[in-house]
Amino acid sequence: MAKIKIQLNETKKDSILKNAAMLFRSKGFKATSVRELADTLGVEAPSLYNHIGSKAELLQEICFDIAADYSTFMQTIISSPENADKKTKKLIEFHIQKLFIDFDKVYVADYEWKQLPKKQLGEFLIQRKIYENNFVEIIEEGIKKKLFKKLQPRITVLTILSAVRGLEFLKSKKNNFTVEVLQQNMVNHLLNGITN
Amino acid sequence: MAKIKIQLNETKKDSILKNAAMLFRSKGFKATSVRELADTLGVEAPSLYNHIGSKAELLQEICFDIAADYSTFMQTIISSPENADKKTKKLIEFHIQKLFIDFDKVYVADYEWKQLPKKQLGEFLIQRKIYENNFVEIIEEGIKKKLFKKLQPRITVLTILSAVRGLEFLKSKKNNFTVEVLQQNMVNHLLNGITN
DNA sequence: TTACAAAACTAACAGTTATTAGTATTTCTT
DNA sequence: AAGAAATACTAATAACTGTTAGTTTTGTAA
Repeated sequence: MAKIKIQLNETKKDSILKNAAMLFRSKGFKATSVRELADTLGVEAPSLYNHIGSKAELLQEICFDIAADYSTFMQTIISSPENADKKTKKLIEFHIQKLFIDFDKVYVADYEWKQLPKKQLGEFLIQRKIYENNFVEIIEEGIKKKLFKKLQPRITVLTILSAVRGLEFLKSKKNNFTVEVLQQNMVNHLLNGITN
Repeated sequence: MAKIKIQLNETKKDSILKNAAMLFRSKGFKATSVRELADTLGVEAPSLYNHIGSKAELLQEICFDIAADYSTFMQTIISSPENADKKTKKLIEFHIQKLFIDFDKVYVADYEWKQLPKKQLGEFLIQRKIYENNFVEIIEEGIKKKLFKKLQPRITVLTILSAVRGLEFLKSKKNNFTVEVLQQNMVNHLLNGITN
């Protein structure tokens, strides 16, 4: 009788979520079967249901965990006394670092959220919108203080968020840039592009 | 006996591809069933097989059509006598315009290519890589001629391509920016961010 | 050792999937 | 109008889906 494979300092639930995120990222949520997930954990599919409620619940936990992390960081940024340019810099750096630490989960939250059950999809989009609005306010603040050029704040935010979201392409390639190099390059590009 | 719905100056195949792209974008390739596609065309599912080879073939045609369009445009850019900054500007503008003209198909090519059958997935990634490499060369040329700052060209290209890929979020919202406004903002942001 | 809970197993389900076979109907060509 | 080609239909398929039921094994505490 096989047991769910776990690593040191990891609960079974952690292991399930980690493997689910890996599969959901590489194949997509819909294209990943519960049997497949069970395989990677070295166990039969129905055994998983001693630990999870449903397949959809896994996607849900991944997406909302990541959303919560972003929300938490945004709160610390908002309540910090720094200027808009420094805030923006820190946000860009955070996104890049977060992608490296929680690659699979961040990817899933970025690209597979559409597969969330209808009700949670709505809640997820609301949280995204709040995050985006917070970011827009920071940009607007920067424009008001003449730190930033007069561009449409919403387009600026979308441009920045999209750019950092696209980093997944660099992870799996030979071009193995370090987090620091990526942060430096992208801050330079994306921040200087809107700075007066 | 129902007939496949088509619009003026549109072949049946066009209509099938258009509706497929719309569904693949909004629900995902895997989550879209052939029956569903048939429904939107006002016909029974098996009838579609008089016009298509398989569901996968539809995804294939969408992805490679778009890839060909990008490749064609890249060739005209490469063989033009303009400077790297003008070339980059035109590429950014093209991406934005293309997204507005062929929204569903561009989205599918950007986000659903992972679901391509293995062999075509390889070919698709090769074409992407070629496009990316061409773009990298343009950036390198700009750096050599001191038009651009000394940043990692590959990161710069990824940043630009990811940023324009993310525009889908603006289409479906109240913020109805015109193509021109988006082009102006993003060129300003993304091009000035790397310009000396 | 015994009892109990946690977690694994096998078997099976009802539903959905893309697709094929075979047949009827419509449309085009002559 | 007749014959051919295109295109629609119904019925059925085998494979796969997430999940449940019921049972057996394992781990833990007395």
